[in-house]
Amino acid sequence: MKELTQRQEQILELIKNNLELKGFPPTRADIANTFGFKSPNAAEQHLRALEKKGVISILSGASRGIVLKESHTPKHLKNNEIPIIGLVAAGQPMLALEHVEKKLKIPETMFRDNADYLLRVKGDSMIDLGIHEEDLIAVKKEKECKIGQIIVARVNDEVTVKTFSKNKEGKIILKAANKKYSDITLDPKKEDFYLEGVCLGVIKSF
Amino acid sequence: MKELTQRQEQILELIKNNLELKGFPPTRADIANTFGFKSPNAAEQHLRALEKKGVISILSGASRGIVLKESHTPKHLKNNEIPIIGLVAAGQPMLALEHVEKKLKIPETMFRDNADYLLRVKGDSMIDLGIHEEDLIAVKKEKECKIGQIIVARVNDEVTVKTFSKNKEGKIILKAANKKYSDITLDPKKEDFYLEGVCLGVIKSF
DNA sequence: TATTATACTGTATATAATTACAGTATTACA
DNA sequence: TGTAATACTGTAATTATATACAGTATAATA
Repeated sequence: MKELTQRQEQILELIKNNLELKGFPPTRADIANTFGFKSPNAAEQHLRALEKKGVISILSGASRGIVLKESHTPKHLKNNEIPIIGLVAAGQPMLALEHVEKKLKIPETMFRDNADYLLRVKGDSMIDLGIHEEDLIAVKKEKECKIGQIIVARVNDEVTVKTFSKNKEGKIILKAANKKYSDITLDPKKEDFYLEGVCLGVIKSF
Repeated sequence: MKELTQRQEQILELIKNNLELKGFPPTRADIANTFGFKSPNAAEQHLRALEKKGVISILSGASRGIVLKESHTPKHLKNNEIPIIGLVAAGQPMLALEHVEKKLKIPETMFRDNADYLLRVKGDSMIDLGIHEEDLIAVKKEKECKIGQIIVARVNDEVTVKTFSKNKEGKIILKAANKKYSDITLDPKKEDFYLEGVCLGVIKSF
């Protein structure tokens, strides 16, 4: 997608503002007025340019028929809900519908990255990091992770939350954040390991 | 506010759907079409009725000039951002603009009640409850609180987060959740106590 | 029992809004 | 050096839309 000119950015901003403040898109005349254009056609042509660049679409014939493309829709106008996942039974996929407690809309800026789901924590193995039973952890699906990251993984088909690490021989070590539990060293011959995702953060309710 | 009739509920639903799906309100003709009315005036009159009952307002002259009143705006269409408050200097009000780091939109259903602001935690006095330095606690302004609640309070003009309690004599006791700190018993003659709010939950980022 | 609210049809009109066409001028690009 | 993109003015036609006015019928309310 080509970059927008300064003017086009301004027009796009105006559209967003209009949506936010009034609840519907502006007309060509509205745009012309705010920018001082003497012809509504100036606005029309800017809209066409924006459409060409893929940031809006124009519904022909409809008044105020300006639709922001997904990627240009202000975050709070989107309904990007993610599911809250309860207990996951062994052998079942994470996002199986029967585990979804409900859905919650998480603002994009809340964690460092977009979460794919919230997992309700079972057990006390991570309490030293402030993760307690019944807390929700925000998880982003990943195929790889770095040492030191808190991860959600399957070990022998069971879902677990631990800190990821490796030993000198390159074996995976899963560390609990609780003195009661000792590290788990995974023997790739015997144990089955699958990374579900990394933990972006925690939501805790009192 | 009077109750809506079944038809009026349907019209209101249509408006919400239109906003959600298309991004702008419907025209009278749109409404008439979806319900099979043979006159746009039928739609017009329903809108007038809705306006009279206070659930929408109609901007005269503007096409699609239907605005949902605050209480009837779907949650995710609202931009109900709450501020993130950083370090609060002694003697300054909580919500003073200079402490606002940024704003974040919190879904209404995230905590048991709507939060008024997010406070960035300083110190380690509540770590046993999973509240660490730099975490955000969701705070609801309250004038009263119950024993056992985690509260945000001013003690001698300094902001502190503690668990609220009382002793046999009725004196306020503020308990830290960290063995390193002992309880603070407040002597109303010497010490100045002001409840800022109660803690609804914590948001923690890794 | 009169009045108001609800729930429409049907017609008509003013105005709101899109959108086509014809230009001018400047800058970017190839 | 020609072509396309940007950034507008100006005019005008067509269509989209709001909205007034005149009815009909039924249920709720005072």
